[in-house]
Amino acid sequence: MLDPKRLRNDPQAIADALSSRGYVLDVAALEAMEAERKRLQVATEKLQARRNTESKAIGQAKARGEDIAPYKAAVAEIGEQLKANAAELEQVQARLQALALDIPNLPHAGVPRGADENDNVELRRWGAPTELAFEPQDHVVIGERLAGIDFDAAAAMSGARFVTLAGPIARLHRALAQLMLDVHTQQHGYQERYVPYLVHDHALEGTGQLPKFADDLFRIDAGKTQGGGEHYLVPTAEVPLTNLVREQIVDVARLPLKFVAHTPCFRAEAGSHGRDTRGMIRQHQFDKVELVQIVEPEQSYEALEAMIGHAEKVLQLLELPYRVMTLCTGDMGFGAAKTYDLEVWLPSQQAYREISSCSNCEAFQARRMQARFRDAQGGKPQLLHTLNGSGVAVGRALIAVLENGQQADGSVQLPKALAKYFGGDCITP
RNA sequence: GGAGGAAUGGCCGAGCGGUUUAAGGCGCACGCCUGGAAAGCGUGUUGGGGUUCACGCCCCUCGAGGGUUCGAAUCCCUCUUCCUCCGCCA
Repeated sequence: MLDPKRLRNDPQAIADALSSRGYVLDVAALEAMEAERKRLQVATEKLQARRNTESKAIGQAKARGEDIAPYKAAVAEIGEQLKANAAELEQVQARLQALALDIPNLPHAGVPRGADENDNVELRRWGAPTELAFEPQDHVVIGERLAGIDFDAAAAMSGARFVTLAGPIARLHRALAQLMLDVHTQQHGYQERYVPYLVHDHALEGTGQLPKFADDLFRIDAGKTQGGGEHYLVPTAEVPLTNLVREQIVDVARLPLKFVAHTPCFRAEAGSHGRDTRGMIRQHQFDKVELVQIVEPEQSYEALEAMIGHAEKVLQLLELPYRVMTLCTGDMGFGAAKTYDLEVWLPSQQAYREISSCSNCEAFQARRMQARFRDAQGGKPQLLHTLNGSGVAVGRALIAVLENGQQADGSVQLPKALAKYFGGDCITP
C-alpha cells in the first residue's frame, strides 16, 4: 500500500509514476472520494465530541439528583445523526481502502522503464552456457531414463501440473534444499524458520497477494467451519516469513531480521494455461527456499544487492551458468519497488529461465501489515522495509542440475558441492 | 471433541453502567535536590487517525467484531488466543 497521505496530497504525481507500470489511477475519482471522506469524517467526529460532553453532563446532573429525562431526548437525537453519518463514512472509507489495496507499489528511481519482460536489462552473467557434444535432452527425458520423475502417477491422483519423484532424483531434490538452507544459515546469516503452510486472508493481504490475485491461490474451504475465516495454501514462504513482523514494533537493535525457510508453494497458475505445460517448470506445487529480510529504510537497497548475491551463491555452488536481470517497470510484481531476477541456463531450451526473484518492497508490505520499528531516539514508530527473494526454487534447481549435468550415456554428473548432501557425485540409469 | 477459567498501557495489577480524564506499583525519560550519586520530590511515558500555516483542538483504541444505553473496560451475543482437566492423536 502506498502512503495514504501522499496519495491524498499529490495524486497526480503518483498517477504519473504508476503509468510506467501500466497502472491507470483515476485521479478525479480519488479526489472526489477523498473530499467526501473529509466532509463525513469531520462531521462524524464533531457529533462524537458533542455526544461525549453531553453524556458526561447527564451523569453529573444525575449525581446532583436532577431529573435527566429532558437531556436524554436531546442526546438521543445526536445518536441518530451519528449513526447515519458513521455508516456513510464507513462506506466511503471502505471504497478508499479497496482502491488503496488495488494500487501497486511505486517503482524505485533506478528501475528501467519498460512494458514487459523484453525490456528487462541484463546486469551480469556468471559462467558460460553449458556446451554438450550431443543433443541435449530436457529433464523430462532425463528423469524418465533414470526412472526418477513420474508425471503420470501424479496426474492420476492430482491432475495436471503435479509430479512425483523417485529414488535418487527425490534424494537430489532433498539434497538441494539442504544445501541451500545450510548456505544461507551458515554463510549468509539467515535464521531458519519453520512456518505454517495455511494462512488467513489478512496475511496474504499483508504481503499483497490479496485482494487482487485471489485466482492464483488455492483456498481451503474446511477452515471456514472451524471459525476464524478460511485458509489459503501459501504461494510462497514470503507470506508467512514476512508476516512474522505483522503488527510489531521491532526494536532497532534487532534489525536487520533475516529469515530463511524451506516450504512447499502452491499456485493455481490461473491464466498460465498453455505455458510451460511440459515438465516441472510450472507446477501447482513446488518447493522453494525463501529468503526474507526486514530492515531499516536506509539499508533496504544495500540489502537487496546482498540478497541477490546470496541467491547467486547457490547457483555458483551448483556450478550453474546464470544471468542477473533488472526487471523493468512493466514486468515487476505488484508489491515490488525494484526486482532482480536470476535466470539459470537450461540446455534443452537453449535459454535462461527464471530460478529466483529478489525484490525490495520498501514500505509497501510493512504498511499493509503495520510492521514498524522504533529508532534509537525513541520517537514515533516508523515503517520497516521488507525484502524477499528465492534462494532458490528447488524444483527448478533440480531441473537445472539434471540438464546441465547430463552425459551422453544418460547419466548425470553432479556438482561437487552437492556430494556431501547427496552422497555421491553422479546418478546413473 | 467435551467441561471449566482467563485476556486491562513497556511490565505487574485495581476497576460499583456516570468525579476514570483507566487507580496504584515497577520500569523508562526529563527536571529539582547533590561535590557526584543513591534516596526523595516533581513532570512525562500505548498506538492509530482527523483538522490546522502553526500553537493547538478533536476522534478512536481495555483480545477482535457486533449489540443494549443519553453514556460501556464494566451488561448481552459471536469469534480469537491462552491456561486447567477429560477424550483422541503423531
